[in-house]
Amino acid sequence: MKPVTLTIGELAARSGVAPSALRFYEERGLIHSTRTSGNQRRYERSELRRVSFIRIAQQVGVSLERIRDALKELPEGRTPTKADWTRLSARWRAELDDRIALMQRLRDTLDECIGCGCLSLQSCRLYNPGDELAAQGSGPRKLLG
Amino acid sequence: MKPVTLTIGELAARSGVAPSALRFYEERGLIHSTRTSGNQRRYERSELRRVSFIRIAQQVGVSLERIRDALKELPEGRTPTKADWTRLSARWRAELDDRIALMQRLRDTLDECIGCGCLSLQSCRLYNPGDELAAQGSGPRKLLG
DNA sequence: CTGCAAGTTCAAGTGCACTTGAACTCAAGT
DNA sequence: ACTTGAGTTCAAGTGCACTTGAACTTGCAG
Repeated sequence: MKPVTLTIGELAARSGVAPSALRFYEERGLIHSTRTSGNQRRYERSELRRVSFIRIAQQVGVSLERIRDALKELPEGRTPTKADWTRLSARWRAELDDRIALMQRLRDTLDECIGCGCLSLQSCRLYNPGDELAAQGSGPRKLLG
Repeated sequence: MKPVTLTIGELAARSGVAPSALRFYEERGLIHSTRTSGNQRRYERSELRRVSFIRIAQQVGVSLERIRDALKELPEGRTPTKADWTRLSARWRAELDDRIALMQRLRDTLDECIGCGCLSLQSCRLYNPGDELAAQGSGPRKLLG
């Protein structure tokens, strides 16, 4: 009779995330586990959904720190309900909407800017101060193939 | 009588990119300069447009290596014409279109997936093998504020 | 001509998100 | 009981995109 909890290897296999990454997420407080008498991690099935959420958010370009902050809003004691997740996803949906709108603006402005010669950053709409796509910190951003 | 070329400080001021970053870009072959008799860098005004392009591409999530590859297609000897830039931007526009489409798909699928409980990565549309948003390498992705 | 901001090189450091390696223990099948 | 794959910790390493610091030189204004 199989137990309901998952080993780190099982969680890794099901989520497509390496065990080392899962330990890293746990260290950073993004996911949680209990331990067996022999000190091995055991994950609730609900952690799988957390991991999924983390990967989705990362694909959208959110840092682990911000993901952790978002996940903190899920209930600590009990397994999150569908309602908990829906509430959380609503906020990410809004963020996605914003990001999509920004990228559309970027796209619609690109030809125009290059064509008109304003691509000098000073007066370009792409570099509007209000534009939240502005660079923020260093590091690689490998989001496109 | 001011010369037409820019010092690194001037290019930095006009582009909003730190001098250290400009040296870094040059080292990586993304931009080019000539030197004065005293070994200081002087930039053509057209380099400003290159820097702008680099920043725009970065905001979209493209790595410096891929940006460099794209910029290699600009003419080496002469200052790029508007046509050169338009041709280049057309490709990025296509890439932006793809990325926007993917994010829209992500958005439209998010509620559904979380609602239906499929957010277990296995069968989820968000993790379709054909989905090019799939993670590709490590590193931070700070694209949202 | 002198002073000093702005330029130069080179090596090393930073932050993020992990990965890898060493040395070890645990759990399950034969 | 023994082997073997999977798990454990901890320290160190990796890749990207830069930044910082030290030690030095240039170029312009007064």
